[in-house]
Amino acid sequence: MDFAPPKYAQVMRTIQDRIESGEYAPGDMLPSETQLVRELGVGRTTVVRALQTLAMQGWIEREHGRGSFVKGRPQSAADRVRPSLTTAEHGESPDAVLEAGRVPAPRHIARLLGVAEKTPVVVRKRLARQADVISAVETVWVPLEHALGTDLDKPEPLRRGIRQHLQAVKHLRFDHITERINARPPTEEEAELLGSSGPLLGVLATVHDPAGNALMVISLALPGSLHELEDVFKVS
Amino acid sequence: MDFAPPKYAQVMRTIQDRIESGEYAPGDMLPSETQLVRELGVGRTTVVRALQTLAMQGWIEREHGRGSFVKGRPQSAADRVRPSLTTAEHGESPDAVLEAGRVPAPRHIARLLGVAEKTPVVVRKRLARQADVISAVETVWVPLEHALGTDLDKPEPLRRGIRQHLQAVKHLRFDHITERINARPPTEEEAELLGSSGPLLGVLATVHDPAGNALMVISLALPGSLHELEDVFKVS
DNA sequence: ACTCTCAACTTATTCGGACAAGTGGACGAG
DNA sequence: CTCGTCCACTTGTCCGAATAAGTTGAGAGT
Repeated sequence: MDFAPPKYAQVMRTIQDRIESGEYAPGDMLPSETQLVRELGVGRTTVVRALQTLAMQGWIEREHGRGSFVKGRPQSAADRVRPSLTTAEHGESPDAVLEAGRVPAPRHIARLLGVAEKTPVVVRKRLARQADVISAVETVWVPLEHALGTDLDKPEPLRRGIRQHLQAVKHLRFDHITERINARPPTEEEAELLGSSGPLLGVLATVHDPAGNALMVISLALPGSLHELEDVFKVS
Repeated sequence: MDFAPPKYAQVMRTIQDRIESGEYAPGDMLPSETQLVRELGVGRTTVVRALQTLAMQGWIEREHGRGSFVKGRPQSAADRVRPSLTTAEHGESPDAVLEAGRVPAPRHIARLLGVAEKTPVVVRKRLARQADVISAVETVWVPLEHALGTDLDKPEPLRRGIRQHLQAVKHLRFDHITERINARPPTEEEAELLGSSGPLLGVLATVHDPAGNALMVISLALPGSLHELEDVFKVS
């Protein structure tokens, strides 16, 4: 029952490990395909496949007639902090949950969920803390069809987090998230909860399943003085 | 002198075109590899390479033993509006430039540029407009070593934009941008220029060349009431 | 009706061979 | 010294063959 990865994947792993260990430094030229064939004992097509995939992923750069050159561990969008995903995945502490139950969907939430305004939906509101300082107000809205049978409308904390809970109870899978960010003043309620009336980073995110349906909307109020979102992107 | 793309790229193009035209709809099963070999008159390895690449790019999903299935045009991080890159690429209108010259680098800018505080740098400040409404204050900071010989420190508008100007005059290439976003109140100057004192989306971006050096820092003041940044990301 | 087997179909991987095309350096001729 | 040619090296593309492995449906047997 031994699982051996495909050879091309092993070649990729070998090269990635050498890049990360510093054996191959950014700017260095890799051994040629012919050398790798001999060293690793595989066919040339296998080596080429590994190298092409590494190039597509951004680890290396291949130049026709010259060789393959190390770029380094690629910058990845996945490296960016995604506040809405963090909210969905974070386990809840015993005193975090402020509100859990059914409410009529406000217009902007209904639109994102693809339901009619005032349709009953489940809402779950909680406070996030960092070092005992209240750092954010997080609100999650879930259509009834997805919330029925779960504990989302109950005030008991979900220790494993909302995403895991939905996966375990209803086999719901997250595929992609559409996130919108703006700057706004806090509502009166938010200012009271946060103990501050300075500008907020407002995050409104829609979580979609693989078929594109909206599973939930996550709304975050992040005090501008406590939060900064960082992103790195390539320019072609 | 006719340029024919490689066959695997032509196969990719054919399939992408059929997906975008709706001939292959999301969820549909593609013709099998063997059928594509016959239809397109190429070798199986060529078809496989095209399909594998489309799968890696997110256009299709391949299931062992079952077939290849259409997902659709992939959501791409490149689809997200990048305000700092837009600033660098946008041509300047005749009355946009507010300030152009040399100043000592403030501490937070010096740090991002990797120079000592108060080192002379070139600053270029301008107003962005949408439908004749002032929509943003944009400030660009460039180390002298990169600005010398350019027109960045002159008030005449750069019609082709800053990025193209630096590429043409100094052969500087953009590789990646680190972008930080927060929410803050405007400075007095910003409030006056923008005609509003509501919360701002503050964007601070560092543009890097392929070797990782900082080419410039772009600072944007975007009124929260006029701007919303949207992003779509995959969740695994 | 249900279950199991097999055949036809599908993708996954690997290999080797061949030709095309680009790079860089060495060597020889002018 | 300069320039052109050639050679050794490099990656780029394409093909066919083979084996492995997964899926599905039809047919036969219980």
